Amino acid sequence: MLNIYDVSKQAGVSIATVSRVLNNSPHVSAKTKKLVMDVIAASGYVPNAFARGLGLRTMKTIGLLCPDASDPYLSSALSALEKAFRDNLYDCLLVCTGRQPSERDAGILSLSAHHVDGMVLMGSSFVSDVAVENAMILETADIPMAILNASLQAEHIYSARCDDFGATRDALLSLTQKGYSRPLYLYHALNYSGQQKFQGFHEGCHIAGIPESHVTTLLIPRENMTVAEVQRRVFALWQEGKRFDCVVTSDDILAVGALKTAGSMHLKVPGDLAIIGYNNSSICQCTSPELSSVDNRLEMLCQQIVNTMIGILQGQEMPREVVYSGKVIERGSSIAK
Amino acid sequence: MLNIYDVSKQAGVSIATVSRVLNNSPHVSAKTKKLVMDVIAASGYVPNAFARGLGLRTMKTIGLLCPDASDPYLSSALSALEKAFRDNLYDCLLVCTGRQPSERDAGILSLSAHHVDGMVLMGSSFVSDVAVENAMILETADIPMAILNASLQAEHIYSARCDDFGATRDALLSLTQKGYSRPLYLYHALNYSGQQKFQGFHEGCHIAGIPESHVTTLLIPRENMTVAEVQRRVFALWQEGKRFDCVVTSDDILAVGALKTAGSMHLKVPGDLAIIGYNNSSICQCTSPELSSVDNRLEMLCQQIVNTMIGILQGQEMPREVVYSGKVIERGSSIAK
DNA sequence: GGAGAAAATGTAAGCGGTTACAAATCCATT
DNA sequence: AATGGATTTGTAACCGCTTACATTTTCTCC
Repeated sequence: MLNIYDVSKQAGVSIATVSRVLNNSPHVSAKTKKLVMDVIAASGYVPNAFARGLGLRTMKTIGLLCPDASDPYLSSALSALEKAFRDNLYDCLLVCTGRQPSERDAGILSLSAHHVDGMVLMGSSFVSDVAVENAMILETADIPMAILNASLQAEHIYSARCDDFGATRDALLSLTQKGYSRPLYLYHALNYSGQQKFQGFHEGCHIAGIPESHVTTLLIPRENMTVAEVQRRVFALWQEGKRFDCVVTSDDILAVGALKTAGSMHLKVPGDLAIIGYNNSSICQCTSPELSSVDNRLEMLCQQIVNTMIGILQGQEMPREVVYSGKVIERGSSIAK
Repeated sequence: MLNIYDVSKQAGVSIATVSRVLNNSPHVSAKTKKLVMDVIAASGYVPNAFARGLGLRTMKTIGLLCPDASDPYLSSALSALEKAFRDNLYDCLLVCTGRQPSERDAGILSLSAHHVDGMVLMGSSFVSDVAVENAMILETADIPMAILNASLQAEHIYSARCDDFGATRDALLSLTQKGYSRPLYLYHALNYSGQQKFQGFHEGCHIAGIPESHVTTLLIPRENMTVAEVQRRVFALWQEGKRFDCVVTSDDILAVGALKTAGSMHLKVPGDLAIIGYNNSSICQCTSPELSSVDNRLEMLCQQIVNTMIGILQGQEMPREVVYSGKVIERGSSIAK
């Protein structure tokens, strides 16, 4: 493998000059620059990234901590983040951690060891309700961090998130405005955004003036969140005598499960039962009727995360937290009664 | 930031000894080892990865070239690959390239510049029919490469793939054995695996003795492969007078589109129309009836890719190409007439 | 206790770049 | 042609680690 000496020798200049050309420093004459670039092109020389990293103390790499890359929602985020970082000439190191705090911490450690310039924590799974305990671990790594879809108070931690509270409230209200009056809320976690959604749902019920007795909620833990299992549990609820005419959920999978249960409950969707999912993922178009869902602006959030991170790395001051509004996307599953 | 000198000073040993402990060389006494490890733990020292990379000429990093991380199939692969590489103490650099050869090549360049130890090309999109032209570019980077789901003849290029030919043939035959006799084949690309599937489909028709006139094929290019668009095109086919009673596809999305078109064509699924998708992705359980699909053993393939790569990096001899059989997973959409 | 081999440790030369600082060159003015 | 400032180039120190080789220590056995 060629190194910078080889190039400098071939070009008849010093290594400093070659280095300057490589980093296009202004202190090189146009003539020399062209000469060196020609030699580089001809020889096929590629600078050694490790040596470069040693000297510059960065390899322009961002760590992406993803609890589950196979999750459709997170994988979209992954794609968006990677693309945006690449546009800014940063490479992305991917670590799929799982959702356990210990796994998350191991991931953070691994990324620190790799000397990334910054880290993105994807998803609020990383921030449980025990925010304080969590923050400490995150703070120890003195690297800028950005969290997608959760918020955390700490010095070098930034975040971009959707107003899940407002979006879930609006989803519920869009149903009550159409005459639905006995909501069921299906949710899978109470991490940061899970809490927001949960509270937003109840806020909506409150605004719509729905009596407590007409409100049902059902937790289906993430590890049980398969279409079949959701069907089973929703149907069980129905058999217990619980009644509902509309469903708001914290995830599209839950909504698909509810939709597929409708038949067993002898309910027509929409009409007897209206359903709204969350995330507006591609499966919304796979069902019949198609699934209404909350678009939580993933693309924008990712773009924002990248902008923030790049800004920080350039030494600019950046807002600690950015919040976008979600949007209810109406499809067949939630049209009027 | 602490460096190895600080640690050596604090421990009262030379930096060589610290380095030996770090790389757990056998040439350190147990006593010294413990002493140094204690100092490291107490000080919170983390070795500089760039310096380490410079000396060792590797940072134990694998490049993952993914045409589209938001694709459910590829994101599952991503997750599986990352996990398996991590288990072998390799970090993964993710590059989402898109499917254009030029994008692919830019990705390869970017990964080369980062000095990864090996690269995985995810998916046969990277290998078009112009195999020779492609191979040349791949060969220039003198880094071990592994290709998922495609095959390519070249010195340092390895591959693990599913027998897509056989799997598609079997899918078709499973339908004809149930009495279906007028197959429609929906496909989205003719890259490496696309060709295999296409030929497998025709092979199946041949074996089943289906006359040419009863066979329909329809290409729906990947960029148009949305449920709505597939519906539109399949229905258009029907209106043109083409008739079919079963559908084999190269991707689950196509199958979902076909399934959702059945209503418009006044066909009952199954019975009037049977459908089998490809990839056995999670959307198969979102539809009613649920979608039969070909499981192409993604987990195994990924595991194999990682094993091969690790083996190569350890200097072992590894098989150039490994092929697994696919499996038709029967669900509601393809039971007997 | 001392010779010799084995084990542990230290010294110093890389690895391949960046960059502060020094030196050389260039150019316009006088 | 000499002067002096600006521009270009070179020299060498450094980034933090690995490792070949040299040196020291430890151990074994007579």
